[in-house]
Amino acid sequence: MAQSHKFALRRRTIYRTNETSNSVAIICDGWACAYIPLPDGNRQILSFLLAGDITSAAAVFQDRSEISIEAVTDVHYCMINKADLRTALGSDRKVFDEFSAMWVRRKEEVEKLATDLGHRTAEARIARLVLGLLERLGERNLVHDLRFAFPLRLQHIADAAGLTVVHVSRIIGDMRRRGVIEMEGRFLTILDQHELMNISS
Amino acid sequence: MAQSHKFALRRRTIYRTNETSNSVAIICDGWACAYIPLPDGNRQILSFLLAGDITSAAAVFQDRSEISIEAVTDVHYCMINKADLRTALGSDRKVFDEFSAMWVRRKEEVEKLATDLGHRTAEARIARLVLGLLERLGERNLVHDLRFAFPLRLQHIADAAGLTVVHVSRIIGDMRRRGVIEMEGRFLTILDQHELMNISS
DNA sequence: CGCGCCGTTGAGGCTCCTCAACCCGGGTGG
DNA sequence: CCACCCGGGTTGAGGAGCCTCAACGGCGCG
Repeated sequence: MAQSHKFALRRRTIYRTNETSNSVAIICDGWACAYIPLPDGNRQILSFLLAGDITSAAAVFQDRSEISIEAVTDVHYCMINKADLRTALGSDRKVFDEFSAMWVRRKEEVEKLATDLGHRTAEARIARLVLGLLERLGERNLVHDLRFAFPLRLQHIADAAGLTVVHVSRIIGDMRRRGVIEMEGRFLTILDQHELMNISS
Repeated sequence: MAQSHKFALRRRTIYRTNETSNSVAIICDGWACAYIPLPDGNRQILSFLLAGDITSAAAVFQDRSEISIEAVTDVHYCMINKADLRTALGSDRKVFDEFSAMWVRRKEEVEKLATDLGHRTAEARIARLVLGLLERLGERNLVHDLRFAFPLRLQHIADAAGLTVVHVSRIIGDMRRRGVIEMEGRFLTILDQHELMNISS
């Protein structure tokens, strides 16, 4: 399958909304995020992409996408030709099954995100974001003693949770002071998982 | 393909979260809604389902789903066997293409919903809900002079927009008094489309 | 040294929620 | 027949949650 490796510095955009492209990116190393830009300059981050994640499953079936992709850390990624991927989906049963499983999972995550944004408090949204990352990083064996690399800036959390940086700062400050989580040196430690799950409501 | 026709009275639930089922429903007549129930008794409505819509595309690939389906009006629907549908997807190129196109569209709608819930005001969310229905009903030729059947109760709007009934009532009251929309007899008329689009920001 | 990025904190205000009361229309049962 | 209830919509008063604006401090880098 035709593919090429690429690299992006942190904060660079990998794909811009409505650009046409005949290939999709798969993250090889680092973190990226997928978001919808808003007319007022804000954005809604829909998901954080980790190693192995495809940037947008929907993009395989269309040549443009509403979604933008930006590097959160420095990122290595890999471009795969969409047409090749589509034919592989048709011919290889295993590829198809994996792809559809991934697609289902991503859809469920967006649906949960919508639910959080519509009905939960700032505190709960942030707690759920952290717990979601804990789970996904755990599957990749990147968590040790409830501690994991956490390159997100407050701005990322704010954009993902539909909040302002100021308010995220207050909430996280609270959580720290209450001994629920700890953040230093771009690492996050969950000190009180039970309480964090309570907060996530 | 094995299928059976069914009927549900309005306000009845057609599928309850995490029930196992080997078939998916397609709406034949009437309106339904797909939602995620919340522990506190609230819910987030993710989409309104019209004639021709499949209740949940993801459900085709799993035997249980996080999502519940409820009839908004009295509804005729049709159960299709999931395994049959999956084999049809593998063997029939046209079925596959239509299915994936539908899936892409539904995913985009949820992503836009998340964006609205995260970053837009109550007024804008409601305006976008109305405009989204205008578009979908328009494709089905169910709109005449910006007027269409509108069976939603305030509670549905509230659950979809992440608001309370009380606040939805105020916002819609405002819109009515300002001559933007009109609602009577379960019909909605858009009186000032330009202003409605402004409001939707 | 200066500047940009990042996080923190305070004061004040708007949006939306909560609680509560009330109205209307359509059953349903005495 | 009326009494009553239930689903649905409206309105008011007060308050919580989150935002805006603003200022400040630390850190890394040209």
